[in-house]
Amino acid sequence: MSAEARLKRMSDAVPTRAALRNQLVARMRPEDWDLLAPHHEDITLKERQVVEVPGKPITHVHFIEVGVVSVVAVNAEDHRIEVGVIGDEGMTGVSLVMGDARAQHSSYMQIAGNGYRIPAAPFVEALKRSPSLSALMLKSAQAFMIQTAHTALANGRARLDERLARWLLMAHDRLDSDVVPLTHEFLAVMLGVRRAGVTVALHSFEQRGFIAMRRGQLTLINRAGIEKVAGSFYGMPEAELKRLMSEVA
Amino acid sequence: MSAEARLKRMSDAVPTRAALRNQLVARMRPEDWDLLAPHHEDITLKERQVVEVPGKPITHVHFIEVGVVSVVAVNAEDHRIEVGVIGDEGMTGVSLVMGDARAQHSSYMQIAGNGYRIPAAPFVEALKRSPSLSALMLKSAQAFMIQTAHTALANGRARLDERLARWLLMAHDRLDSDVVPLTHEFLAVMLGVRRAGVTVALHSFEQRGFIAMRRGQLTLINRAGIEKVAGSFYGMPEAELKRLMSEVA
DNA sequence: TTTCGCAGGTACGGTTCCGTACTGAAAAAA
DNA sequence: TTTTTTCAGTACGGAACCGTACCTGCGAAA
Repeated sequence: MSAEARLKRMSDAVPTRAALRNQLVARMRPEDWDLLAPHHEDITLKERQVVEVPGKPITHVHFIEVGVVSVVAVNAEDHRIEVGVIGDEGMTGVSLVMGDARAQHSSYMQIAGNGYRIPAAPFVEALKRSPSLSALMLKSAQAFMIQTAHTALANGRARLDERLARWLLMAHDRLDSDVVPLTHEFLAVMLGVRRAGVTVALHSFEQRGFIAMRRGQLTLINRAGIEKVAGSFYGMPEAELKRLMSEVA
Repeated sequence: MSAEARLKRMSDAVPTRAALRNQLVARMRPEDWDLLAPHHEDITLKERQVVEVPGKPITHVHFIEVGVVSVVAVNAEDHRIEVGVIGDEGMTGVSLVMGDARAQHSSYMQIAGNGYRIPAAPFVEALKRSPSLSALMLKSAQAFMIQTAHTALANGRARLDERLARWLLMAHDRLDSDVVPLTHEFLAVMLGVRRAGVTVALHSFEQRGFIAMRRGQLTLINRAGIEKVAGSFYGMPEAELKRLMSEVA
């Protein structure tokens, strides 16, 4: 979809469901979208923009069109690690679907983009009114749970380069270009490793012709190469998401 | 609760809800339990007994009274790691609550115990019929998600001894004694580390007087000591579970 | 009582990754 | 343009943990 077409969409007061890129909304029944659309608000999501703060009430759910949200678990001693990413396949505020009004994790835009948001109250109200909407949201939540489980698996058993490859692939899936506008520092924070470790791993990717690097951004050149590095640490959650979403139709 | 009292419960055809140790059932509205009780079946759960197989349909949900279920994520290359444990605070088959009929992970009894199970069909039917039951099950699922997220955090950032301490505490929470009947080998499998690494770490715990070891089992002697080792890697999911369950009442 | 399998204690070289830190270069601010 | 900040490249000793392996001894089976 062209940038012009997306811009046009954004300016509509109530966008046509079918014109939206977000896969959750695209899979929604028209009547379910009608419950949400009146409350929707288009938003630009800047990098590092905070979406949810742990322990605080969730004010809105965000449907992402372009961009990547990092969901980061934090504990009492401020140890933190990314437990999942969200892009055009999902939404933020999964806790609301589970009947929890508070955010568990720290969520923020890792890669800038855009989307739309719905205030928590009408979203919860719509869930109550529509079983089919609930069912869809639950499947989305299930997909995110699976992603988190595989993050735990990768964190426990994969090497730095494998985890980095996995992350790049998940980000690439959620972007409309091959450019990942991130510093090594932020990649390191998400993976919970040293910045220098990321630099070395990326260097190896570059030497093998998988990526090109510039200050503050990297470009995927050979996705298949990255996939080979990630091995089986990438793919399962993505396949499961596909399965779950196809069950809805 | 005495062993005699538990034995009596087990022999009832339809147990009194209030007499059950499982916290989910205990928090259930009487009328919700009435939906499930006719289908319930008391079961003894032997160690290593398989409860769910990844990719296969979920046949029953299991409410645990005593014992510990290991939920283990597996990927295509057979890398595996435990992503959560379930005991008397929860149930197996969370995927069913999310509208997914298939098990994602490998689940089996890590520490033998007992409980009761409900076939998938009547369980799903009861969920459909009772919003209050759904709400409770969703909160339980949310609690498990939180646990998985913190497992991801621990896997990524904690040392072996910290993760081991965390695991022992989580198991202890779910047992009615201080004895953890497990070999180092199984602890190693769950944590995704070497057996020898577990042995060394446990040895250090023993020397500090935190545990006593025998062949195939260990006994917690100084829980506070173990808690100190685990630090902030233990506690958040447990506190959140408490909060979520208190919201139901 | 003897046998034998499995749990666990221990060791060692090797790999991965950390903590720390210094430097040059690119981009942003002045 | 000049200054300042941020990002990336690199290095080095060290800690954590791995893969592998060997051996002892407990405890269950014969």
